[in-house]
Amino acid sequence: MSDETASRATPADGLVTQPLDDVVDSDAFIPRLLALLSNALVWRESMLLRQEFSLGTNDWRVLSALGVRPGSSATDVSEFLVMNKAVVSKAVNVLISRHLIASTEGPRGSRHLFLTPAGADMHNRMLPISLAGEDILLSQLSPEEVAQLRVLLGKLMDQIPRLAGEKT
Amino acid sequence: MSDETASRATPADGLVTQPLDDVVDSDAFIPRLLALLSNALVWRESMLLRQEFSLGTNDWRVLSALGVRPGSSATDVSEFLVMNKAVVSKAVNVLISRHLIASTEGPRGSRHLFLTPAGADMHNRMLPISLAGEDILLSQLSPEEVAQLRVLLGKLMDQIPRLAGEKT
DNA sequence: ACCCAAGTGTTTATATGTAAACAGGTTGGT
DNA sequence: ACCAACCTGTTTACATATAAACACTTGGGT
Repeated sequence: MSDETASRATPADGLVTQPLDDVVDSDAFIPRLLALLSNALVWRESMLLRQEFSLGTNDWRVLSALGVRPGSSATDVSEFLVMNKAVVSKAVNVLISRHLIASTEGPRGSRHLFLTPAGADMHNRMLPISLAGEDILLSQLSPEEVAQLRVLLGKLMDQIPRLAGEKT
Repeated sequence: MSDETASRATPADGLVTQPLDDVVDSDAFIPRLLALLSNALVWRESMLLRQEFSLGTNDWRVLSALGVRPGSSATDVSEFLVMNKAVVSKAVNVLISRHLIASTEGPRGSRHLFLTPAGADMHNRMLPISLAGEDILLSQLSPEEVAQLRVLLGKLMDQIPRLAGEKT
């Protein structure tokens, strides 16, 4: 930026040329592993769902949530999936416009959402794609290791409120 | 949508009111756990970094990458962090404008990026925030369990190429 | 009966992520 | 010496995420 007379030698103007001790970008840093794993799974699912069904991952998630909990409202789905209300709203409209879900009147201005038969079919076709992602991921683990992993991740999940709350 | 004469009774027009069998939204589905954990960590870090230093997570990641690998080019950082080139480019410009990093000329039109002393200071102040996130997450695990978790996640990491490639 | 408070889903504005097009510089072959 | 292919980092256009503001409905208190 300022004075760059030197060809490409190590700068003498006080820049830090020695590596700092930093575990954050190593494979020993668990948040990094979690992020990379999650990103890879989402990327794969997003690609396959779009090219197979022209649906996004959010559409699929809402569809699956309504498979598990028929009659949920948009707010219910939003809380259940830990997903933004606006995203759910958009996904619901996409799914309704494709006649994959339909609604009946609910308590106070809300709507009960249900899969249509076509939506249930779609659900059954999309589900294997998600399950295959998990299968690939776990393919090098023994059943015992998978069980261990579930227990360990469960313990991590218990700490999420503390991550959000941030005291201690 | 069509005929909604019923008050709020279960619709008779063929909607699916029985829950489908679907593990995808349960805590037994590991991709879901990974996504929720990763999201919670990113959310926390993003919030803290912004309110403490007015920097985004991408800025911090690039800064930390240059702490570990001084003299990297933007492309190096992009590959190292598995981060989009455009995002790195933007982060680099932010960091340069704040005088947290500086550059020298590199091979073919590229630039070697280094932390400035101010950047190194910033790095040392930001690092504990990231490390604390991992500490919170792992706080209920014994050292042995943490070691187990690292091994298991490492085995999952090995499958990422297969997730991207997608040929069983 | 009225009005306020709370809850619904939608819209908006803003920020961020992604991928492709891009301009410039460098290399290497003929 | 030239031209084509490549690699750098940037810009662009588009898609998605997030949070606040919004209009609408309902329920409860007075």
